[in-house]
Amino acid sequence: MEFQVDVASRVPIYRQLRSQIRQAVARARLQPGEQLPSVRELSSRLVVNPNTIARVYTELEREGVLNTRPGLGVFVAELKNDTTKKSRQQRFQQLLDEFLTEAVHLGLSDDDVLESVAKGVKKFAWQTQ
Amino acid sequence: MEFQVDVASRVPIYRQLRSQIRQAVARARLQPGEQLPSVRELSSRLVVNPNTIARVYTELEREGVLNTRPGLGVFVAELKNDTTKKSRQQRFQQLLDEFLTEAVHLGLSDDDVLESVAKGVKKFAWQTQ
Amino acid sequence: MEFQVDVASRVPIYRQLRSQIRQAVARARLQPGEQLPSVRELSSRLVVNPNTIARVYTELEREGVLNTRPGLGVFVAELKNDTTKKSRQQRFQQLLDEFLTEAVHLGLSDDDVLESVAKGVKKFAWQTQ
Amino acid sequence: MEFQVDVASRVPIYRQLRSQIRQAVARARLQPGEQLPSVRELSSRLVVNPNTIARVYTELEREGVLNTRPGLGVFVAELKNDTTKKSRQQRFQQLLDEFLTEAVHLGLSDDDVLESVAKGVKKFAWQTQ
DNA sequence: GTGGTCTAGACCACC
DNA sequence: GTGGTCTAGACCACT
Repeated sequence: MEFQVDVASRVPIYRQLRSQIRQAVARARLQPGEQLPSVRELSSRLVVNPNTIARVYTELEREGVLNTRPGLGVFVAELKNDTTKKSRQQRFQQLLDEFLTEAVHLGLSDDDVLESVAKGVKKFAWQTQ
Repeated sequence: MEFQVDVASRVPIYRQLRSQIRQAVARARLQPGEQLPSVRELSSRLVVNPNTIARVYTELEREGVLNTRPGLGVFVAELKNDTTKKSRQQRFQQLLDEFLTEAVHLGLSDDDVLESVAKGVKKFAWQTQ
Repeated sequence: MEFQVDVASRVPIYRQLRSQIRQAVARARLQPGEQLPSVRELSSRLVVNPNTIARVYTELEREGVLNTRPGLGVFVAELKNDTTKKSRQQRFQQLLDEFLTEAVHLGLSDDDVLESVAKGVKKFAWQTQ
Repeated sequence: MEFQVDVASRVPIYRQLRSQIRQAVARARLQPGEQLPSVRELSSRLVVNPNTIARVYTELEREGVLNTRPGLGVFVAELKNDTTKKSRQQRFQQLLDEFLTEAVHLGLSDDDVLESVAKGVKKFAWQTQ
């Protein structure tokens, strides 16, 4: 996996990395069980403070995206959902509203959005239910 | 318009309010030309410092969502886009990727997403092009 | 970099500082990537409230002139233009009209203006296109 | 003379009008001795508070651009410069620096600027010295 | 009445 | 250490 940090961005480095990993998992570029680079390696590769990398891994573990096996390394977890269906639906509705709000402000049409979503959806790895 | 702030949230108050107003405009609940509550009124209604409200209005003005006329009040602006098409498309692609990433992590299926977007799209006020 | 504020001026402090930084960048006295003084340092050096300095940096970031990296500091950004060519031309025409209007009222001749512009232009760092 | 106020603009109405009149004089669309509309007439034509119009005329009189002849009306003054040459040069240098700074940030080239100035200069009414 | 600016000082997030 | 957010309260500019 290639990771990139944009130091010029307003988004904190740890957030950039966190979302890149989340997105790689969602796109199945990182498969469950796959090992991630060590804190030390990624830190030197990206020229980023090791504490920052450690923070990313810790947060993603808390979110259930990664598993740390002490002495072995950090691995992609199986996708799972421990929160209730209701709270997940609420969260999704909120994300959808924010997404559509920005689309309107960017001057897109509803057809643009529907088309882009239909196209984008194919590149992600949806759970078989 | 009803506005709400959750002081317990980790999201800064000014951002909560900003999104609410952006969303109200995108949904046409706030119409171009319509006046918003004064800084002082909203500040006392929400029990939030006037500076914080003023900041929200200032930022939204800079984003082209509101117009403020000192001495008169704050009003909803006409929608317009000064940024280049290319940078808007880039921004939209980024938003779409983040949106779909979270949808995967929330355990939704592609059909869920397509359906929800198709439904959600109808409640927003798309620019006629 | 030397910065100066005139508290007696009717021009708000944050605007004085903002123009000075914009001009330093345009004259290449501040180079892309170069670090600016910290909010606290500049605030104590100029005897101005830290919030006021922070505001200057925040606005210039939004204008694309600076990049701030929380925890690291504030840096000069690469020059870039996100706005459409049309809106930039309109803006320039407006600036030109205002500039020439004032020149007439100051009693200059057209030759004075052309000569001064030709001379002044050399001291600025124009983008190579 | 046609005057226009843009209520959506961030620029205060009295400043918009003031610069329009200054520009009209500089372009010789308003000639010395020519009468301006009365406060009352302009106020009702532009749907602007009479106090605001009165303020514009008062300021322009103080700047030497207009003359009020009580009972008769407001007239365009002869162009004159009471400030010292040195202070006028300083002021012009400052305007020029600001103008060129913005031109750089708008992404223009030095040739663009020189060409536009050469073209723009022809439309203004320079004093014969 | 409206919003805009500035100060003082607190607390948090990031690296 | 860095910047970001928020409060409290003062004073000014605009209509």
